[in-house]
Amino acid sequence: MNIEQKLSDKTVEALEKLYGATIDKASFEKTNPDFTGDLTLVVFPFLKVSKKKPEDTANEIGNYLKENVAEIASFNVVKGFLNIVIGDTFWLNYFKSINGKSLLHPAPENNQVVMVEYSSPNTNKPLHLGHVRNNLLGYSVSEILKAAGNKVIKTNIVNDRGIHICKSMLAWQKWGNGETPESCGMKGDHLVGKYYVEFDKHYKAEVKELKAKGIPDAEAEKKAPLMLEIQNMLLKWEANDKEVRSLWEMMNGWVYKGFDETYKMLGVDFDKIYYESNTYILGKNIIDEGLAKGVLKRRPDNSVYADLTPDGLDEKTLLRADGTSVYMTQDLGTALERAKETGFDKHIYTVGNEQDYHFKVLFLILKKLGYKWADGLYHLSYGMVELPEGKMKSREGTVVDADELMEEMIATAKKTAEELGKAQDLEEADKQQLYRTIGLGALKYFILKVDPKKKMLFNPAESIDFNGNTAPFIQFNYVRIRALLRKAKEGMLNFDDINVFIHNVTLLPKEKELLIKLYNFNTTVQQAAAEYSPAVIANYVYDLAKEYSQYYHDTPILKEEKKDLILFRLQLSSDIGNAIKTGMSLLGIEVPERM
RNA sequence: GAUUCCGUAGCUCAGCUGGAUAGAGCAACUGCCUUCUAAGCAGUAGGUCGCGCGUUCGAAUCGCGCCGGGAUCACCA
Repeated sequence: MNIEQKLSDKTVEALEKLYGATIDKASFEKTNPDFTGDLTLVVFPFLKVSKKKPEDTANEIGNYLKENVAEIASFNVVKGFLNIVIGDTFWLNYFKSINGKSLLHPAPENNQVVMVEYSSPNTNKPLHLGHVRNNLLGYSVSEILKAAGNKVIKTNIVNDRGIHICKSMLAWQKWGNGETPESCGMKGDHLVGKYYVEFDKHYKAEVKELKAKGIPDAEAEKKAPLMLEIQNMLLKWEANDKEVRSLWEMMNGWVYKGFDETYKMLGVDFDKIYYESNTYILGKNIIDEGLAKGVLKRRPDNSVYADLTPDGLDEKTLLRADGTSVYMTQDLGTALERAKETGFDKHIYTVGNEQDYHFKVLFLILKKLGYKWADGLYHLSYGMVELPEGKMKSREGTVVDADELMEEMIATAKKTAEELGKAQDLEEADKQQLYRTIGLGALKYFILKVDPKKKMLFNPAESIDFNGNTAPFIQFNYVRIRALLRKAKEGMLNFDDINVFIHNVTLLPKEKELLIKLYNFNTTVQQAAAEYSPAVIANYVYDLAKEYSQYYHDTPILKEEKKDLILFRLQLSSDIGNAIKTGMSLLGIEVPERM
C-alpha cells in the first residue's frame, strides 16, 4: 500500500478516535519546499469537528499519526498545516524494492481494450505540422494507455476518396506528362500534392475568367469546366470505371509510400488501417435501425435526420434527399463496425478541436440509438498549431511541411553538436543516428509538453530550442548517467547487491527528493492516462532530469570517498536513468548512450 | 446571435479535483570548465494570475457577469 493511502486511512481513524467524526478520506499533498516535511495535511476543514484551534488540532492529529504510523520520523505544525516527515528507512526500502525492476507496474484489472484512432490523412497532399501534432499525440497517448495497463489498438483511417482526391488525379492526367516519383525523384505524397496545387491554380484562373464575363461568384465556381470534370471523375470512380480506378490506385500508391517514410521518421505506427473507400458506404443500416426505433425521422423530401434540438443541438441530416449519405453517416457506421469487430471498452478519436461539435453529435446519436459502448467514446480534442501570423493556410503557402521540418531539426542538431564539439569520436553512422535522436526528440518534446487541448504557437523563424526545458536537456542527463555507469563498470565497481551497501547510507535532501520523484512515477503515468495527456509525462520527466542535474552537479558520485555511498549513488542514478528512458519512450522519444 | 475552448513574467509554457510567499524555460544581466560530459550549475531582474462581483477560514484554481481571442453552428469532408 502506498504511504499516502496509509496516512489518509490513519487520519480518518484519528478523526474518529479524537473527535468522533466520520470522514471519507483525508488527502495529503506534497509539502511546500519552503517548509520541513514530505507530506502535508491541511487541517482547516477539520476545525468544525475538533472545535479547537488549528495548531492544537494539527498537533493532536500529528501525535496520533506519529504513534500509529511507523514510517513517520517526525512532524511539525505551522498554523493549520501539519507537515509530516517520512523517515529515511521508508525511502531506502522503496529504493531496494525497485532495484533492477521496471518502474511500471500496470494494474491487470485495468486491462481494457482501447482503440486509439489518429493521423487520418487525406491522400491528396503531404503531411504538415498539424498532422505532426496529431500523430505524436495519438502515438504517445497509446503508449501511455498501454503503460497504464490497457490493451491498445492503434488505428488510422485514411481519407483516400472524394472530390479533393480527384483534383490531383485530374491535374496529373492533364499536365503531368507521365511524371512519377521515380522519374522526378520526388517523394510520392509531395508529387501528388504538387498536382493538387496545380489543379487549384488552373481552377482559380477559370473562375476568374467566368467572373470577368459577369457570371456571379457562386455560379462561376460551380460551372468552371474543371469543376465539372472532377465531378464527372468522381462519378466514374464510384461507378468503378477501370481507367479512373487504376489512376487512383497508382497515385494513392505513391502517396502511401511517401506517408510510410514520414511515419517511420516520426516513429509512429498502426495496428490497423482503415480506408474510407471501404467504409464510406457504412452507416445506412444504422439509418434503418434508427428510423425503426424512432430516434431518426424522415422529412417529406425523403431526407433523414436526427432531431437533437431537445439536447440543445440542431437537427442533423444523415441522409440526403437523394439517398446518399454524409460524413456523419459514415462515422456512425464505422463506429458500429469497430465495436462489433473489437469489442472495445473505449475508443479515442484524436482529432482537432475544430470538430468538437461533430463528435458531440456523433456520440449523442449513438447513445440515443442505445449502444452501450457509446459511453466509451472519447474525442481527444487538441488545439491547432498556429504560426505567428495565424493559422496555416495551404493556399497561402504558409504550411509547415512535416518532412521538411524533421529534416531541419536534424540539421540543426548536427550544427549545434558540431559547434559544441560533441560526439566527435563517434562513427559517422552513429553520429547521423544521434542527430536524428536529438533533433526529432527536440521536436516531439516541444509539441508534447504543451497541454493537448491548448492551441500552440510555432515560429518557423526561431528554431526549436535545445537548452532548458527540452528533450536534449533530458537526453543529456541520461547520457551523463550512462557515462557514469560505463566508468563504474570499467573500474570493476559492482553494485549488484544492494543489501551490502545500503546500511551505511544517510540520505541527502536531494536524494530523498529524487526518491520521492521516482516513487511518483506510476501515479504520474496513471494521471497522464486518465487525462490523455502526454504533457503530464513530459513535465514529470523534465522535473526529474532537472533535479538530477542539480544533484549531479553538487554531489560527487564516482569521486565520493566512501565506497558504499558510491554504490548507492550509482544505483540511484541508474534508477533515474531508467525512469527517464521509460518516460521518454512514452512520448515516443529515444535517448542516446552518448552525446 | 448561439454553443464551446482559451486569457498566468517581454516570449513559450507549468500550476487549476480550492491551501502556506504563483513556478520553469527562452530572451537580458552576473558568476562558475586543470575535478564524474558546461546541450550544464548558481545568481540578479521581470507578475494587479484579462477585469469585476460572489462562495469560503482561504480563490490563479469554484460560480456569475463583463472585456479580449480562437473554433464550431451545411442535405462539405
